[in-house]
Amino acid sequence: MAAADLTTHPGHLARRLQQAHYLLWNTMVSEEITSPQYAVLNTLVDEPGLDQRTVGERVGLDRSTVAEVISRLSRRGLLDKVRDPEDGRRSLLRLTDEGERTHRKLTVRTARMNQVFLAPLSAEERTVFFDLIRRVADAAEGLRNPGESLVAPR
Amino acid sequence: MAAADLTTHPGHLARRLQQAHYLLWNTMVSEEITSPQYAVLNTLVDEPGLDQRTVGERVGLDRSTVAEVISRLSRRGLLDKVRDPEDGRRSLLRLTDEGERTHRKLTVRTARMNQVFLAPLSAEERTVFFDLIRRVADAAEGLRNPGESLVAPR
DNA sequence: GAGAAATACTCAGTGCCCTGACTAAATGGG
DNA sequence: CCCATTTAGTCAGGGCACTGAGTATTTCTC
Repeated sequence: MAAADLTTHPGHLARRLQQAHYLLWNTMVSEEITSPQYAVLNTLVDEPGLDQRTVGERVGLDRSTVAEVISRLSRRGLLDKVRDPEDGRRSLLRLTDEGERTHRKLTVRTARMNQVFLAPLSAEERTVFFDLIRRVADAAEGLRNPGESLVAPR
Repeated sequence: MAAADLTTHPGHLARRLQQAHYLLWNTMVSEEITSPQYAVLNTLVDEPGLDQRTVGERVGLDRSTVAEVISRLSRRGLLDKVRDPEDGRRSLLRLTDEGERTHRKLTVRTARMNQVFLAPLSAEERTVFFDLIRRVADAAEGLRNPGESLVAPR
């Protein structure tokens, strides 16, 4: 059997795209704070006091990964983590002042980086780009919990 | 400053897309062999005897990662690795019979998985999807070695 | 032909990402 | 009220991805 053409394999393209992004982020945004870490900060700016599970849901990280990311952010003093007095299972998260400052700084740089990253595409193409990727990712995520949105959604 | 909208951040979308793909691969293709491992097998089917560096270049893996992936494939008996007698720095790679069988099997399953993964898109949209991602990824990779393709390409 | 530069690979360290097994806390039904 | 179930979080383990440092081999240059 002949070899497959990987340039028509969405998984391979997704991996290459993410690697390319990683590199650009490292040079244009930050060598300390990673893109997933920024996503967590960004969520907590809008919704302080969220618990770990919900943060993970917002940014697309599973329970284990979100725990690691949060532990790093906490170690750097960018967020505080306290047990919920009303539900001893939960940890409530909140940015520190330093965390908010970092988020502001990185938001500016991220916008610049996105400009460079998307430079090969026209404005209309960018819209299509977002739409297509979102649709594929959403559909695949939907396959995980079959029927979740069909019956009573929790 | 308000939070940014991550659904318009290509890096965030790329990560989510890759995660979605990882999950689908795991359930529809293989729990043992990963997508990057398959990419290596696929390259060696076409070009047996390649060295590690070139394999990495073909599939988009850096020197360290390709070494790990190859060591796993070798441990599973899917490929052989021998020193190049003509250049003692290189390791030459070649699939075993078992490696070729595995590649054949996974190629069939991967094709099925891609159908499911891309199901939300029409045929024309898939073409656009590939084209846009490829252009962005290629351009970003080009930023790494400035001028490489402008002067004599090695 | 000898020293300098380039090349292929390895190794240690960090971070993301998942699964499966586990603990602790809350909830719900009998 | 008590026990079973569910839920939030932790932990161990495996794999991908990068950087920077180090080794061995080859090649280039004088």
